[in-house]
Amino acid sequence: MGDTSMTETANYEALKLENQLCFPLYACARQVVRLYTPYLNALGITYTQYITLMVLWEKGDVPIKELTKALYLDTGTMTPLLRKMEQNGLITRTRSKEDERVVTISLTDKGWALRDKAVSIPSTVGSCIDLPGEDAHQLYQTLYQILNAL
Amino acid sequence: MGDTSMTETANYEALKLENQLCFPLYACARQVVRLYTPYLNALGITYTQYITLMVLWEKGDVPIKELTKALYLDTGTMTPLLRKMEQNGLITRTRSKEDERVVTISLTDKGWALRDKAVSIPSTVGSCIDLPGEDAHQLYQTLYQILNAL
DNA sequence: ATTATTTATATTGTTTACAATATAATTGTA
DNA sequence: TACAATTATATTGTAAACAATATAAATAAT
Repeated sequence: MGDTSMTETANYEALKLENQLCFPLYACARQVVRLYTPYLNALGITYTQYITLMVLWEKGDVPIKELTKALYLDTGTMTPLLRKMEQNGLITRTRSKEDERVVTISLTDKGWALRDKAVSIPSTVGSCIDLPGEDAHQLYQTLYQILNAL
Repeated sequence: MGDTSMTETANYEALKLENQLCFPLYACARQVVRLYTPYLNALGITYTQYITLMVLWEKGDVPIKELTKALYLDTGTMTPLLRKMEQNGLITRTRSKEDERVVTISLTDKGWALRDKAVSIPSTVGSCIDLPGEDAHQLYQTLYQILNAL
């Protein structure tokens, strides 16, 4: 009998940590983000500030709403994050004339200057993750497939 | 010339959000964890409490050290988490007689009882993630490959 | 035009997450 | 035996992350 006997014991296999997909996803994401920390600390920024800067470096002036969509974050996270970045002189906030609800985020000179210091980080950290290019590509595709479906 | 002219403009392609592997990993992990929230709220627990319970349901009495290793969390996260779970009557803490430094976590009856209510959660949430089994398996393998290498 | 609804941002409250440090027990070593 | 180094847990401080709610501007509906 063993596993096939369900009369007295429920099958709790599904509750084992090793049978979860969510757990390695959660744990791996945290560990990988942690790899960035020393390099980002050297620039005086956090990981969340880093990805916010990525959007701004690429797109220039961006309304908060667009930042929250690009980063999958809500205003409860973005507002204090942007306040901090403003205090640190990386960004400015400008309320839109056409629509007074909209606040547009712009980079200061200091914020733009960080770009040159950050440009080497992706390859530096990437080389710490020993993953064949083929697997990395597959991982990228699968993650976005999940993200887009949710 | 275009992209090949590097005399005046640095190549910032590496800093685009869409060229990161860490970002979809980070975003996807958060979104997937968020899928669990309503089901876990119904049991009065959080995601981190849920994965802690998974270890306890499977292994029984577990020293805090083993929990931190299994979950890739440090004591700064575990201590308040376990305090909360103790307050909620899910676990007890027992200081070891052989080694007074060690605190072993055990499930209360209430903690054990949650198991039956949680057993359907993995399949319920899993079915919300529309991912072919082959891709899921590949994703699982790759995530653990990264985790083990770090 | 007034009221209702939607939209963009902000606030509040709770729970992670983690670096850095502290404490106390155990083990190793001179 | 002392004393240093290690180990297990706890504490402190900071920054996310997010649900729920609030506010105020813009748009839609009556």
